[in-house]
Amino acid sequence: MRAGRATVSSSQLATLFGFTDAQVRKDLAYFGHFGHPGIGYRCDELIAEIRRILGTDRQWTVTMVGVGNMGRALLRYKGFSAQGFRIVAAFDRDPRVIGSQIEGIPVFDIAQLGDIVRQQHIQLGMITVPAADAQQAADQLVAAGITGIVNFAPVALSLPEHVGLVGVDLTTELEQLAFSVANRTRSR
Amino acid sequence: MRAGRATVSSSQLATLFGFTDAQVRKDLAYFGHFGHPGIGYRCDELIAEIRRILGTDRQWTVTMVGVGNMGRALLRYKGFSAQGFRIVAAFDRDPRVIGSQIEGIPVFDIAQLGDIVRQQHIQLGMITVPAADAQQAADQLVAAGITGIVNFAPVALSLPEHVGLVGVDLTTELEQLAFSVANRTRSR
DNA sequence: TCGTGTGAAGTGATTCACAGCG
DNA sequence: CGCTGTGAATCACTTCACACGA
Repeated sequence: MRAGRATVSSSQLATLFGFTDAQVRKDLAYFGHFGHPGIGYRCDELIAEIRRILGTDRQWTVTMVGVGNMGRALLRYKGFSAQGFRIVAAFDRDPRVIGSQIEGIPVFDIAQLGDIVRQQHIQLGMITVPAADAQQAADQLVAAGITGIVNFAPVALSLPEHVGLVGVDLTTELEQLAFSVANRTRSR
Repeated sequence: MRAGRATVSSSQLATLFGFTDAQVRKDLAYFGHFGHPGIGYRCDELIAEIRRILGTDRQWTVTMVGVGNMGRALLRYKGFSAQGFRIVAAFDRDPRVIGSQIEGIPVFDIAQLGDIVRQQHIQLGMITVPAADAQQAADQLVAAGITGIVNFAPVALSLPEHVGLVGVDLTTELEQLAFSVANRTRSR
């Protein structure tokens, strides 16, 4: 299974990711017929299709609400832009950071959130404010017309149905690990 | 459903978390019979049982490998200790941070990882090194006898079966969101 | 021949519905 | 009565196995 090959079969992908070959074929076939019988999947085609499916073939404009420790760490993380996520603005309520730039990303007063999100056509928001402020931040993003939110605050947000939501709770991740260790079951 | 109440029923929990009442009962009954017919679940009992199930009734000793932006942000996050996760040591290869303390947590040379993990009986590890170094860091943790790893590096680690693994890939979270927005399906 | 895509069969999870207890 | 715990029924997902195309 050397690098640089032109095609890959469902069973090779299955071995690589720990699924079954039938599972790989079913999942891919669900999104369209881009396998080649007798050949497998052409790698360049497959990558392009997966990027299309995930939506990472387009550019997404993103904002960060909250530039505390976590927010700043994420702004400095270079991995987002590689997948087409462009962070164009950040917000905070602390006057000491408002007006500054972090990694070239301007930090605005959270009071201007609605205006700037609309002006810059920002589509996705990441919330890294304290738990107590997270719902309010989410409401402001939704009111400004955002279509999806990644929430890093350790609290469950309630959002209208039409807004996408992914939650990342770091304490929960550790709890999952403690659970899987304490009960010796694998989650992977 | 006011705060301070003594008991809670499966249907109340179901409404709160978006499950069905039967689901809540099946899941809880799986771990033991601590519901009271006609009454519901006593809140203090339920909390104690869940903490026992998750393993958060004990103290876990944790280490952080990598104190770049992400590692430092996580070390400064106060939420871990509340759930019984005590970060007792951090490691890096950069001489400029070795010997310093972050939030009272000493940063050691990664070469000392094995010795210190064994000395301090560290149980869980969090990896925030660059993707290229993550597998090596994981191998060192495993060799030192760690029982579980939270991996923040954007790479799939291969570990022996007996070591617990939870992965948090921030780019993947954004991709999930982009997918759920692009396809208008909710994941929650 | 090799390997996809897909109905059919099998397996696991969710929901229903109710006996039994406080 | 109210509500749990749990078999039975239902539903969804996974695996099997094979027709067909390259």
